[in-house]
Amino acid sequence: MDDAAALRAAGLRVTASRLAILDAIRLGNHLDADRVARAVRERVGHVSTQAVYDSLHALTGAGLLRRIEPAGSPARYEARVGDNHHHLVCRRCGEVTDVDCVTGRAPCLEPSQTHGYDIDEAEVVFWGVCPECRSAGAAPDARTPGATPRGA
Amino acid sequence: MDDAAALRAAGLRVTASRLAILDAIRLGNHLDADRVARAVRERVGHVSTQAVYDSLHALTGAGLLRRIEPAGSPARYEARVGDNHHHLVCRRCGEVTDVDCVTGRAPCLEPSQTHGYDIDEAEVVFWGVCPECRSAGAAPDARTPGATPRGA
DNA sequence: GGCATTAACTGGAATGGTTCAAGAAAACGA
DNA sequence: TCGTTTTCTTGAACCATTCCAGTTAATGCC
Repeated sequence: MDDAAALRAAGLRVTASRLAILDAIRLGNHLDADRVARAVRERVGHVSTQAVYDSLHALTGAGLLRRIEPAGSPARYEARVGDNHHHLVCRRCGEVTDVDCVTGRAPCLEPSQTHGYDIDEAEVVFWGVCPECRSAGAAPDARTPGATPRGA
Repeated sequence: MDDAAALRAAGLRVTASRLAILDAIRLGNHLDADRVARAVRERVGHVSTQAVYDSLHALTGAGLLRRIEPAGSPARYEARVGDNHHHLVCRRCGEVTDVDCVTGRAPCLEPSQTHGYDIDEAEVVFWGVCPECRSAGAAPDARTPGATPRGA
């Protein structure tokens, strides 16, 4: 099923900007709204910021995109949906990399206690330093929000 | 070790607002900055919002507080540090509940692939519906950001 | 193909959480 | 007690995101 058909199947109208958004996100690496907007504008000319946000919401709601929000970053979007993979996030540069989930299906993990919650998803984020940042030397962590007092 | 001693041990000065912040967070349930500010003001009178943010940064940086940032919520703070527990988050009301980690120490989980990352923490968030919201009926999820297109 | 319906897009303003900046106050070591 | 340095104050700015009202354009039906 191509993107246009997927949009229609979800009850959404097919527009150039939506197709461009899906395409940009599939090609990019966990893009945030701003990067999506820039990529879309390269493809189809002017598109308002609002239209990008609206479309990202619509596409996320329809299950064509997945939204992730690592602490300290703006929301990022990915086109890999339908499995329950997890993410590796670099504390220094914020880069996000997919890691496969062993079980594949949500919730892939059971908590030790449920406290009465009806749990449908276990979201796992592995925090660390990516190979590029590691080889770039011992710069301070940029993605550990709330850890840098003003006076320091 | 009491809070004053802990602050000193971390190289931080002991002030009434910092003690009040630690106390408020220990008594509260994963408070956000705004709630911390209100709780602190009840205890010690006027404290500027900026002072609250500064202190939260300092205390988090010193390891006396832990900051969590579930998608769709402002940052929340907790005083339970030194173990690697996880969180249950309600999709409807946003309430956060601690769950023990089985291994206790970070990173408690190994990813299936590391992609060259140097991983130091595995953060697990269990998403679901808390008992209160569940018994309150089938209201739509409020904490699933990006899932509600404007036109819907 | 033309037309009505209504989803999608536009421009502009506003919001909430958080941070920046510069100066005043208070904690601590000598 | 005094000087240094951190912490706190006020006030403005920032960013990602959302709200609003009006316009444009995709779709279903004739």
